[in-house]
Amino acid sequence: MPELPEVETTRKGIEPHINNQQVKELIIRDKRLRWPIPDELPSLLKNKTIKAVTRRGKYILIQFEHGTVLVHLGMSGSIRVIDSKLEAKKHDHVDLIITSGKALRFNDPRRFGCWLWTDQDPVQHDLIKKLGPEPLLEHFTAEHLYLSTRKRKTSIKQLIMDSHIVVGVGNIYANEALFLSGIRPTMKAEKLTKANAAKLHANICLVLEKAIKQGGTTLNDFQQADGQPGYFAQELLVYGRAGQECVVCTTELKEIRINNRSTVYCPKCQPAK
DNA sequence: ATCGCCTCCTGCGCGC
DNA sequence: TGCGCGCAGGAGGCGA
Repeated sequence: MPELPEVETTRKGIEPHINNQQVKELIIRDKRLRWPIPDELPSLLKNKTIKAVTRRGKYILIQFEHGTVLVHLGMSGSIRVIDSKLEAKKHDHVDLIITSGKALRFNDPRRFGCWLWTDQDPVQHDLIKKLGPEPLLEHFTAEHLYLSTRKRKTSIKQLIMDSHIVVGVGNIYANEALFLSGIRPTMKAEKLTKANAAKLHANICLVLEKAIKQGGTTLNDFQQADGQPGYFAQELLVYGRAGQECVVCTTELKEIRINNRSTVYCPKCQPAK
């Protein structure tokens, strides 16, 4: 579920509630996430003040004077801002309670997410330092995308989903950006022309920006910090539409699997080359 | 270095 | 109604 737009939507939703607020308590109900939540995290955060809530790739960084919590939503995670007295439900693994009485409540049925601590500069953390540029900032350019495809035999779809090339492009938005660019997902990355790269770069940025404006994409269970769904699902042009007509040329959209991930494209608008 | 496969989990929808 | 199966938005780690 959470690709970059969903993570940014979540970050924006929680920031005004917790920035400059003091942590009253961190409650861990189940520490078995992708990596175990450190046992010392509650004592590290107690009575400390949140200095910033930022994002790098799909990681939300909750920053304190003495370190940073790295939160990842995995495939099924979500964070809501709630009244801390509200009873916890199934899969509500973590509450970050602030002195105002509000809490961040982390729910993650599949437990692929994480809550990690670093007392170093978070940019130097192993999970962060190798990440590619941010698609919503100038750091990500058509030139960088083009150069990254040279001598790469993997498919262009696989390549743009690689967070070491560019962060934030998951399966849904990879399908959408390739459709908008008229590029077949199976094309070998090294075959990409400069013109292809320019188009694809522009459309990756476009689709992510649009999705953020809509509050992300809700397919099954994504919810924003206030509990509302995202509204980008209704704008998806190919993802989830296999067998239906292409919105541009009415050709039947085809579904294949690339690296075991569902891939949908228009055989006519995205010609094989 | 690069590639593709495997894996961590739960929930849901489907066909029978 | 119940069961088994396949599939799901991520991404690190591994062997080849």
